[in-house]
Amino acid sequence: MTRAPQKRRLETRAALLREAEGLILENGFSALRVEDVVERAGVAKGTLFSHFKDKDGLLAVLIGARVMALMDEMEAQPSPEDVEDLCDLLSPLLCFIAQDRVVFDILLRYSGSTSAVIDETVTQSFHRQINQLSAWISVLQNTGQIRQDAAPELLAEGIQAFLNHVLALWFCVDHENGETPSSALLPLLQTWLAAPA
Amino acid sequence: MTRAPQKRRLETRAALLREAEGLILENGFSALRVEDVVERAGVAKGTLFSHFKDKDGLLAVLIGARVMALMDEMEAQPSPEDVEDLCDLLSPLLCFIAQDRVVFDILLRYSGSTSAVIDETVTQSFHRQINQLSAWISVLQNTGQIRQDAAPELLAEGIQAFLNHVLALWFCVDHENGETPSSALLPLLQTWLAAPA
DNA sequence: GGAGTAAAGTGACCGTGGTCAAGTTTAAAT
DNA sequence: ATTTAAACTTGACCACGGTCACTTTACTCC
Repeated sequence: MTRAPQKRRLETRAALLREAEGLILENGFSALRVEDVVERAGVAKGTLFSHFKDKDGLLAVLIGARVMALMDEMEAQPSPEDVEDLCDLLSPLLCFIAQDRVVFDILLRYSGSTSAVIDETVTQSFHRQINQLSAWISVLQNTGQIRQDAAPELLAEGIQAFLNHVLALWFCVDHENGETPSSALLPLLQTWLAAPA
Repeated sequence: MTRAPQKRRLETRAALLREAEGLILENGFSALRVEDVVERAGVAKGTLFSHFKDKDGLLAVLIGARVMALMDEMEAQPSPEDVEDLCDLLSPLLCFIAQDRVVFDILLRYSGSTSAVIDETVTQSFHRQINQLSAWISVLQNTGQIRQDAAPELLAEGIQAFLNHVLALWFCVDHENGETPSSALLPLLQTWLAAPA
């Protein structure tokens, strides 16, 4: 039987997350160093690894929280009226992930949407994404904007695949001009959701 | 002006690749250690990094070669007659990548198909994939097996996205039962290529 | 209170990828 | 044959993530 964690432990965990968040705001995700986090939090290195499986585990919590916040914003938006609207709604999420390769890597690693450990924030965020996308797709199907020969859940899964695809491409090319990841997404989504003539 | 590489250098490079290949055959990609490679090749550690940008660079060469071999086999096959055939043809490639997370990670990192440095084997292999897929798609379009409202190249790009998607899922779940990555691919491909009624 | 026990935290230590100033080999120039 | 500069290689060194036997703290029961 496992007991409830002590107050001290909760405080330590909070300190680790708080300081990590601060360092990320200063230098970005890629530059985060475990040594820096524990130094600022005033704990030993080993402590961090008793709270999180590894550095990626810590990052996953922080990234999961950010994605959840983005999902809140998404859900507050009105339902898209066409595929371009849909693309625009996805743009903030895409831009967040596109900011740093580490974010993309972590999310991809945990993207087994319907995986076992549900209590992980990241996994929850994927469920929300699928649900949200499915809901929007349902509406678009009912208004005849998009194809109706596939289940909303399948179409939502496909959109996730395309999101990851454009992000993977994003990290392989230079970006002098002001292009965004979502501009590459639109043609794929239009073809995937192709409204029948 | 850069001179042609000396004979000694070519031999060193060949030795590094040969020994790395051997170690991978013994222990798999994930277990490869730089120290082991240089020891077997009889060179110093620094030498490896003068031949390859980093460990991933070495792996990319070896993985690229394997993918090229798989592409040779693919191109030797007759053109698929329907989407299920297509799925079967992709299965060997999928199984190769599914064998080890490292393989997937490396390929994903270099999957910016039409990227700058063309002389990289991995990049070349992506071009071949796109070309091969496009060719197959053209045939299927002409026989009326699949949709004709999108360019073969776009449909091929989408297939790549789905390949990566099912692989990402593959690494997120356990596999007791004898399922393969390509079984998850089929429904996505059928919907993506959906023959109009 | 004090003894006993489980939780929490510690930091020296390790493995591994990657660097770089210095040394060695090669081959072109004379 | 000698010189010379570039190509090539070396290995001590560093950075960073992660481990684990041990110490300290907090809770429980008498």
